[in-house]
Amino acid sequence: MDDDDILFAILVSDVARMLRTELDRRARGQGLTRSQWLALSRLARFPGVSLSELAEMLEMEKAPAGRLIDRLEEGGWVTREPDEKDRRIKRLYPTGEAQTIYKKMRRITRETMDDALAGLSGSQHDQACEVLSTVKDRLLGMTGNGSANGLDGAHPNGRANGSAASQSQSLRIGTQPA
Amino acid sequence: MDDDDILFAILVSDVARMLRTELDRRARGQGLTRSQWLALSRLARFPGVSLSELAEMLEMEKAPAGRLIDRLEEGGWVTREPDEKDRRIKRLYPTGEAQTIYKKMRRITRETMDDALAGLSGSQHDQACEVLSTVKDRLLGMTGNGSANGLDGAHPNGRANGSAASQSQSLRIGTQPA
DNA sequence: TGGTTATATTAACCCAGGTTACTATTGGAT
DNA sequence: ATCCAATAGTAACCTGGGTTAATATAACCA
Repeated sequence: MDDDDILFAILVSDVARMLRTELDRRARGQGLTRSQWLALSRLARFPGVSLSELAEMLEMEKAPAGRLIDRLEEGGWVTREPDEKDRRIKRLYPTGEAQTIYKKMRRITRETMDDALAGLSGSQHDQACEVLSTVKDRLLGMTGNGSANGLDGAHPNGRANGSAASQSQSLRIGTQPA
Repeated sequence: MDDDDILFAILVSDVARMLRTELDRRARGQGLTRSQWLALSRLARFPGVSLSELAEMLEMEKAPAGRLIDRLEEGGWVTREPDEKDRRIKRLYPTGEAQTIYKKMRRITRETMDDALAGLSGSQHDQACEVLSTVKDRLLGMTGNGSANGLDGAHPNGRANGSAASQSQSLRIGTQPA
């Protein structure tokens, strides 16, 4: 039977959900969820980005990113400031508290992942990351082109437009600003 | 640096989200989302289960499962019928249309996964599934213990709730009822 | 029997995502 | 200079999750 692919989908989905839930559970009381922390970690390294730029970094749509910023702003971790040149743009800056909460969340995340990934060998871990990266790039190629319809003929060969580009941009969080 | 664990988390989360989005995108028009289809696939094989039982099969909380059923009921794919003995329980049955839409969704899912996982060798695929299973079981052990109940008496022996038990119950979707 | 406890379901709130549509603004083309 | 297209952001709707609380019913025990 060829159900293995579906099994893969379910496993990825389950692990992602459980990881998120566990992470949010442990971080409860800190005032930040995992997604908020991820957004903040980008702002910590790229202060002054626009909402659209942030959304692209997070590889999500602008509207959800905007709501994420709404909540971060309510919590006092982010400020929106208008751009002088282009009055459409509002630039995002992390506040002072952002730095400290950011480090705390980072510690919680690392502890949680240490627990969750205990029992995995180094090579298992690396191979899994490699596989996930490969799949992610393929998915980037699929959704990225798509839009309304299949036409556009953009991807003559196999690996379409996704590929390695996305990685260097979005996966490299975690390394402190300085 | 030890950020690899965090990278793993981000990768899993990204892949899961993109997979869900792409799957829902392809299934649009069919009237069923991926989650709804997963729930329906359980009901197809276990007609008459209660909401609590379904939630446990799906490894999610009862309240979200109830809302899932709400939407399936609105769509005419599921009926709630009261239990004769225990008036607290409402038993869930798939309707006639459920069977056909179920097969269609299954085909879409398989095609999508074939596309997403193209480029993976068989061993890569298998190893990734194994790693994900390991992580999932660890997460089950973390979240599962704390909460309301481990009881239900389903697993008399030692291997607790994590481990292989969860797999045979929840991962084995896809194989047709008969 | 009556009272307490446990379970099944639902409701009401939260956050995370997506899609579509709308406004304001910019910038380019004519 | 003007008009039109593209962009930035937001709002309003959807599904999918979780948590907490409330309600109805069972079950158990004194």
